[in-house]
Amino acid sequence: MSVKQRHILVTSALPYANGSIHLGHLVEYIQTDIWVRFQKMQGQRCTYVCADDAHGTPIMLRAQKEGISPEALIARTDKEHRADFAGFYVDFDNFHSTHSDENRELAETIYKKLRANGYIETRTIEQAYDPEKEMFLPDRFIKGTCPRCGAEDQYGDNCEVCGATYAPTELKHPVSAISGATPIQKKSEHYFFNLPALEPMLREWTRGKHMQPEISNKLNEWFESGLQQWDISRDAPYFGFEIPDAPGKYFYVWLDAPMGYMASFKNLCDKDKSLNFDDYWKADSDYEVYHFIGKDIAYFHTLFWPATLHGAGYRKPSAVFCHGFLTVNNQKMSKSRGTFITARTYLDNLNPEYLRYYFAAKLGSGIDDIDLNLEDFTLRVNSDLVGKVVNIASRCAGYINKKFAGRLDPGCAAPELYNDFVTAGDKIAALYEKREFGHAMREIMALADRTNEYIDEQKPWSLSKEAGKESEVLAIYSMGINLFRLLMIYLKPVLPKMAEASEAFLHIEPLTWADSATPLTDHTISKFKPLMTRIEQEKIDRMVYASQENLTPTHIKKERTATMNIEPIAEQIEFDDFAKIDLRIARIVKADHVEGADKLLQLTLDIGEDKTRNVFAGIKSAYAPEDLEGKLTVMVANLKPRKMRFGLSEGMVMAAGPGGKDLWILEPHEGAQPGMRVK
RNA sequence: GGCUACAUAGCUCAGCUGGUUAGAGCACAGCACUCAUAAUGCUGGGGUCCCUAGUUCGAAUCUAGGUGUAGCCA
Repeated sequence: MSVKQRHILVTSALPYANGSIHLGHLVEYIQTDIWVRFQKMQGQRCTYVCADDAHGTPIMLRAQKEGISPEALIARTDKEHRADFAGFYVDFDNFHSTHSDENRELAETIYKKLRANGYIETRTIEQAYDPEKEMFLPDRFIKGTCPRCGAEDQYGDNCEVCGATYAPTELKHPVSAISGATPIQKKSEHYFFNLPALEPMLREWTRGKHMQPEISNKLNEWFESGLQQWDISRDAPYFGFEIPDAPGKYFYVWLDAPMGYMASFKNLCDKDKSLNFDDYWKADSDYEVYHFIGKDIAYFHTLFWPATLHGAGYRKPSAVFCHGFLTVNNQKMSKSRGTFITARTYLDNLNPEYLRYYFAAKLGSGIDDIDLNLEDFTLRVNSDLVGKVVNIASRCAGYINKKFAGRLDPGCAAPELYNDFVTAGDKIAALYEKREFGHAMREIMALADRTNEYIDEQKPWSLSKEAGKESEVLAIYSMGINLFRLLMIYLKPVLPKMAEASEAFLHIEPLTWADSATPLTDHTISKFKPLMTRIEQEKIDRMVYASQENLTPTHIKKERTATMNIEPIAEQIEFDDFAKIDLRIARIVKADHVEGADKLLQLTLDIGEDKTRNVFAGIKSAYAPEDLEGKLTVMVANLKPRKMRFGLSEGMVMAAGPGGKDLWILEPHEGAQPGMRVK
């Protein structure tokens, strides 16, 4: 097979240490893990490293909010991330952190090399500054009114309503999202990486075979609009590494994040002496380095990162492989629909190999988004894996165990069929190598179909009724077992756990790709136990339900301890009086603060009409807007619209409680739809 | 707004550089089988290849415009 052993270093993008792993992240880790497992089965020296991306403003602020140190926050996340990855059998050779000694050393070394090579410049720039919090504000932390369309509460870099992009200084009525203070402009010296100086090298490199053509096209566009200097410094307070000889200045998180790949590898090299850091990273290395990433961060990995490496005298990646995003049921993952599913919630309900197989079945080498259609997921996994593949082992094992004590036939009943499968294995291997996993899965399932057809043609159950045909029947079922074994070799990168269970069933050593060459003969297998069970719809429902529950408002509501004096019941009314009030189920599409109002929130409600309703509700003291968005409530839909200082209020939402923090809006049970009348 | 992608059967997707009646799996219908986790095998129905205009002897495939979806704009 392989003439010479390849040396391959593979990475997945570093997950940000600010949140949990969800199904969207897992597309990448599963894709990478499958590729790495395949390479290892081929006998290549393949090393897979990753790390938590632990720096930056969001982490600093989140830690402050929780009243813990950033170090404590990232330690907690590290533990959680490791457990989630292990749960999905994502088998890193090393998982480290960008907040590590190795990374600090690398960041400083690389920076100094860049500086020595003349790629670092300084310039004073003016930026938004929060005078209350005493810190510079990243664009995402400034909110205000869009200068183009006038939409309120938009981020400092672009408007989600009209799509305009602008500088935070252009924003009307800007406020700091952290303190609410009005930002001022303040000057500060920044450090820049002179990217344009490396343009010729980058143009050349990006034209090569180092990335998918779609990404290459995209880069062309960036070249045409002109490369700019990259701002790599941030002022204190900032959670990161201080820049050498620049007190109070820190490396921007995106500078040291990709270095985390190297740092994690370095950390591994220190533990495993058979790996040598320089062999992989020296400028003229002939070892291979691959980065698997999402298409959203292509920019950083195909321009800044190779430029950084080149400028500092290291090798550039052999290739950067981008993948698309995950949608669930053809829509963006949504908390209100219960399709924002975390790794943990999935693991609480379903077998991780279902998802590994489904992703594999849908992944190709391109950058198209992939869709997790929950119905298709159930049908496909059940039909392919249980109905076709596992079924082969299941239908063959009984007879062999019962009549021959598990002893397989000494020969191979259909050698040409066996050879066809081995030949198909070469094609499948080539598809794995090219990351055409979906295509590979189709090939494998076609082989599973042929195996079932073969057994069906031979009709061993009929033969077994004739006396003296026992060895013939054994030969057929043994053939089935052997074809099943080949299928498991081909599926092993995707289904490591089921492969392990199959190895135990077949009573063999861990399978490698080369094992396909020779069939198992005259060998005793173990008793068959179900290798995988079907996905039950109920489990899917439970997972979706649990994902919705995650949305429960974060603010804790006090339990009432004593019975309180309730407000007296009002005077009796006739049914007609009640019927006059048109109450409707409403979806809170959007909830925003109202500038200048201390009690009001502005709600955008969908009650199934062509247009949404605008309603001002005096619930600011009890609810944060982000806790309301997506939820259902009840509104009075025929209340006469009322002009308020902030605009027209077209109805009211219903809430109970004395006021202040003790205020609760009504929410219908699961299943109610916007527009339904309450009666 | 600019740019880059994508749009094929009810669902999920193949269709290489334009070449006969457009394919697969699942789902659906009928039949067969009963070794197997109600699994499997055979047969069948099902498509304005997003829309419009063009290039061509010939377009799902190429070009332009439009619509929809996603992402990027440091």
